[in-house]
Amino acid sequence: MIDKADIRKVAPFIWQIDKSYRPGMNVPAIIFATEQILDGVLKDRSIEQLVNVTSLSGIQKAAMAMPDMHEGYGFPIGGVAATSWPSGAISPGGIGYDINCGVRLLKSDCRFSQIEQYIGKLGHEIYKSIPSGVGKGGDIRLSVKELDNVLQHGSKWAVKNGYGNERDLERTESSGCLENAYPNAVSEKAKKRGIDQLGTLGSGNHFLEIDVVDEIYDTECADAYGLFKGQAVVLIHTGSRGLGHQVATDYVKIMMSSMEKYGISVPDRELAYAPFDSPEGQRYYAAMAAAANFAWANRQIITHKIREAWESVLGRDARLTLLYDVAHNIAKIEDHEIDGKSRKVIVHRKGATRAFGPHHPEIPEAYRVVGQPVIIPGSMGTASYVLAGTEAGMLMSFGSTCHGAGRQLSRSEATRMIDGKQLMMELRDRGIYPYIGSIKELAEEAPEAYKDVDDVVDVIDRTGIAKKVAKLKPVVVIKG
DNA sequence: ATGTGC
Repeated sequence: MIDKADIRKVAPFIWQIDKSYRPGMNVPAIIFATEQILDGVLKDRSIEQLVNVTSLSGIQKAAMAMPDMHEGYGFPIGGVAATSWPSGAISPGGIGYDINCGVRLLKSDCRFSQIEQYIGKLGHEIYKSIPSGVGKGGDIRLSVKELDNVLQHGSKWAVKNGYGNERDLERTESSGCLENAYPNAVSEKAKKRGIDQLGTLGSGNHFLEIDVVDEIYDTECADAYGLFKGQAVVLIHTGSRGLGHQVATDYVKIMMSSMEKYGISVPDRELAYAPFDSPEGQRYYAAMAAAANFAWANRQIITHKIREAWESVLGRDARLTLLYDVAHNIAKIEDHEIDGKSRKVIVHRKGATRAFGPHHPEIPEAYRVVGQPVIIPGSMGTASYVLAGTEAGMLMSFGSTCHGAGRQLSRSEATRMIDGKQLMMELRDRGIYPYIGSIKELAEEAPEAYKDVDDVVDVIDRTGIAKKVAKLKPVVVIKG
């Protein structure tokens, strides 16, 4: 266990464990948190995991953790690690099991008050058209060859096949398609698990929500993003389902056994990695990209289905426009300023969201002056946020920020302490329409099982690694 | 997160 005395406060809401803390650390570990959040995470293994991450080969500047950090597989969730391209480490544990888990926000053109009377019907139609739950498949039938096209082209495949439009692609991180995807690097088993799962939600913390824009903090950004107070919006949070999970499983195993060959030793086997430019590293990166593309196609198809439901209830001219789609479990090759020079790095974001500052060429033109939209889903029934990337974030955290509220109770602790039925009634009491697949799993997602998303986002805003633009309040929650 | 454990 890490002692609080070994953690130094270096700036407001920024904590550091120096490189001298333990042999084998290549860089310091940095945590963005309030003291209360820090005290909370000292109780699990997440800070120790962050210290382990500092030993990755080629890691640059620091291993970083966002205020939503908690224990994960090998790496903490809420972690950011950039390693030198091309021969630094790539680690499946630094991306996570749900490859390209992510969030997108759809903007309606109406106020919530205008559609309030239809809200139950909207919830029902959306719930009906998007399968949810563990292992659940959908109604999209793909041949193996067509699945390979999905893996190769992601959202571009979806749009080409009638699920959405070109504008959706512009408003998706990486246009919803990583070019280096290689379907042959994805095992038959992974493909088998994913082949009927396009257009499905999954379970756990994945959800669909109808929200109201509750508060605007930054008018210039909100205007650029097309957000206004009282607006009805739709939030989608899901990933690559069983396919991505299997890719992660496959490559953790491969890298655990290839480490010896490369003379790699890690403080924790779950941190297994390979040099990015090794055959194992390259093959994982190509498979990860394919799984990421699957997740983007999934969110794009779900978008299409929600639009159909929306139009069927509200009429054909009711529009849902994509604000933006972000990945929060992914590795990317990016250019970042290190020691005053621009360097290519492999940025691992595990439960962390890309948040590029103003004028970055990868941001859609409409948002370029104000910075990339960042979407932060809160815990069930609380609040979610839209943030904007900043110049400070580019320099302090490799253009990264938090991804959500972050657990504070493990799934088993939450199940033990919280009653699902009562939680359901509480949601209703607060005016939220819940559509819940499994009451049994609901307790795991109770607000008490998570940190306070307001506190988490305030740390981000106060340190300046992103800034608050809008707060969203849920009115319909759909979960698997 | 996940056909929720090897």
